[in-house]
Amino acid sequence: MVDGFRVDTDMSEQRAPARRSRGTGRVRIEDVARAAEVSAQTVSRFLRHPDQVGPAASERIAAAISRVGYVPNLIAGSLASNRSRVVAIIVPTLANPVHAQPVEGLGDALRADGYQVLVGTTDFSQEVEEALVRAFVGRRVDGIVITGGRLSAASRTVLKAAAIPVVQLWELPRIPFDMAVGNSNIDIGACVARHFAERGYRRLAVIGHVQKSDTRSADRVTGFLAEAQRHGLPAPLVMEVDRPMLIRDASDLVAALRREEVRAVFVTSAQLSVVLLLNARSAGIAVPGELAIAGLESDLSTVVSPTLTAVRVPAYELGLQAGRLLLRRMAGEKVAQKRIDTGFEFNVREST
Amino acid sequence: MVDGFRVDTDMSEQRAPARRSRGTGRVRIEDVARAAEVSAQTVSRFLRHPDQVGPAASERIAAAISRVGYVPNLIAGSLASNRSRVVAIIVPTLANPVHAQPVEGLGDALRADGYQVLVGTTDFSQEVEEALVRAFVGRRVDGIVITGGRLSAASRTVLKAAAIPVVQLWELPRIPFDMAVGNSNIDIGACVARHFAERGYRRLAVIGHVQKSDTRSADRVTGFLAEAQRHGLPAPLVMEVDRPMLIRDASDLVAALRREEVRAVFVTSAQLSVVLLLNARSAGIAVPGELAIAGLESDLSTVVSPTLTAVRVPAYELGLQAGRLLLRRMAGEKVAQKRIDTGFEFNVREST
DNA sequence: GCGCCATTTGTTAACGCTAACATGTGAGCG
DNA sequence: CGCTCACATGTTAGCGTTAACAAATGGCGC
Repeated sequence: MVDGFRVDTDMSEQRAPARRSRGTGRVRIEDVARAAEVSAQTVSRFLRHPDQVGPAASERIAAAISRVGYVPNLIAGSLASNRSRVVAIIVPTLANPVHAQPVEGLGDALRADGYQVLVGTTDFSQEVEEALVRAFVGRRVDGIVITGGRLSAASRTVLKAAAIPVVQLWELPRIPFDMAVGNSNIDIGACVARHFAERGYRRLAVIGHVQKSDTRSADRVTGFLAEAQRHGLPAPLVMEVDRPMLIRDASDLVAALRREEVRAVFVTSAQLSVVLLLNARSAGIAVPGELAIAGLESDLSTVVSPTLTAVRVPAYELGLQAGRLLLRRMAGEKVAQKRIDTGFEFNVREST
Repeated sequence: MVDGFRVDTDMSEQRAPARRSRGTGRVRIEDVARAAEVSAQTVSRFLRHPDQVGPAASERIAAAISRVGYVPNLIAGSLASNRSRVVAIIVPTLANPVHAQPVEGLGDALRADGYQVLVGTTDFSQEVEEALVRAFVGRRVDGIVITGGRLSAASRTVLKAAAIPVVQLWELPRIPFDMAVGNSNIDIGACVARHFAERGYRRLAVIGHVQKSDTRSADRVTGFLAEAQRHGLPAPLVMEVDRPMLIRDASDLVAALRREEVRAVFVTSAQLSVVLLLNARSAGIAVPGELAIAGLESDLSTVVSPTLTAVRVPAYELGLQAGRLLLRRMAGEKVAQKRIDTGFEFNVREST
């Protein structure tokens, strides 16, 4: 054995002065193998399937790895095994926690299995999304999570050819491209409208937050209107805001609500709802006495006074669920339940 | 021409029934080469260095690529070229926009050059950080951005061996591990203290937000205290909060501030400062008449009433700068300026 | 008309790892 | 005591791309 080892060592030293040498100079699996007096394959097995390696070899390999400071080249491993152990997620922006949190959830779901997360932000641009899909497929990600229910034809083609699991986030298309995790924004709107109806408010309003290619707010408005009609209420006032809310916009909105004698308003975005509440109060409007306000949950919902009745969408959990679905599919399992409705919480507080 | 193509096609059909066949069945560069009647290397050149390929060949290759639906395998490319065109960023959490925004900035800085971003979140755990560093180095990322100035010995060793550019974010160590982009939290604290002194407030307080292994808040407190002393003010009251602020905590804080007859307080976290302001007002304390409040910038700074005097730290720009530094180094440039202070804005508003 | 060089294209051999197959070893069993 | 089988380990040949070198072509100056 020792002799064999010697010979190997010598051979390695004869470093043929071949005209080519592209090596990176980094420690390779071969170096560990030599140091542990086993074959490269056994080292590879030790790292991927430790149960298939005997105790004596395992010990020597572990020692050798730390002795020579080996960090496996996962790029080479990915190429050889045709599995990258990387998943990608595409979100419109990371500045909004509601979109950043699923990324964290996804990472947490996958970390234990050795997967890493590639992120791409689109700023709501369809072209950027297509470019990202191509880039990620080019990197041979094992799975991909895409925010939103709309997928361009080009993206569909590329994803189809790649044959990797895909999870659409936030929306629940009747027939998902592959899988989908989200909640029904129509249900959210309906839930709030029902609450207003039960409280006896009749003159309602809904303020939507229009963001390019994001239909979530629009769906909430739709659900709200449908439910209001079902309860025989007069058609609610519908307003839309298309940019980050400034204090002066809110004043205008408050004035409009007062003019229209609105009794209860549902604001479909977290920040907007707090801003509206603060503005209404400083305009001297009693909440909920004169105007009831419901919105979306944020850190401040329980901090403002009166506390805000709000819908909480489980953003982090969405990412977690998406990760679990991907894991199952990447492990070769079939997934029967292709649409997961994570639901939402409706926290009734003082503002309604 | 057509004949040549035919023959090649036939050859591809003879699929030798070799005992081994690990192919992925996906379109390879070879397939494009055959369809365009050039060598694989020319296709590779067309993709990486288009200027080195003649116009006729370029045209045929472009057509062939879209005809056969080729998506280059970047994993194989990375292995061969020893460049992954991936950079990694490690942040404590993505739920806090202040940490999520640099990720977006980094992505935006690198997108145009074909780089992608791998993210890892540590939840402030040093062990997780080490594991992520190892994993990212294993994936042979071309550069890495790490939040915070402290790097464990293990991480340093691995990063040293990997010989890749590293950017530390938010803090500016005297001697960075490699490069650093951040701002001086001591300066931030000092700036606010100076402002208070100039306004004539004497009895000061500072409320820190302690988060495991995050020294930024502590540095702000340090700078604040030093500057207060320089102006001959009595030693400010120092308080610390170690969890997400709840409304009742804020009430306690407000009571304590009143009891101690504090005239001006600096809150070193964005959310806390808004919460404190709202609480002080509902407790009937005049702001800034009885108590002046300065905090950190958030969406709500200009929304609350009175508007909040706040320090804005340029989170997105930090990521952008980090990306630019990495790009230069990855292009082989030497970077002389290894510490970049992105500074901060101090927005004086009604609350002080 | 000849050599020189820039431009374009082709050929070969890695890059560092793992799948697939091959082989060796010893325990268990009738 | 030979046979089978589970287990441990080794050998071989890629995975799909690009670096390095080689070669063919043609324009240009003299």
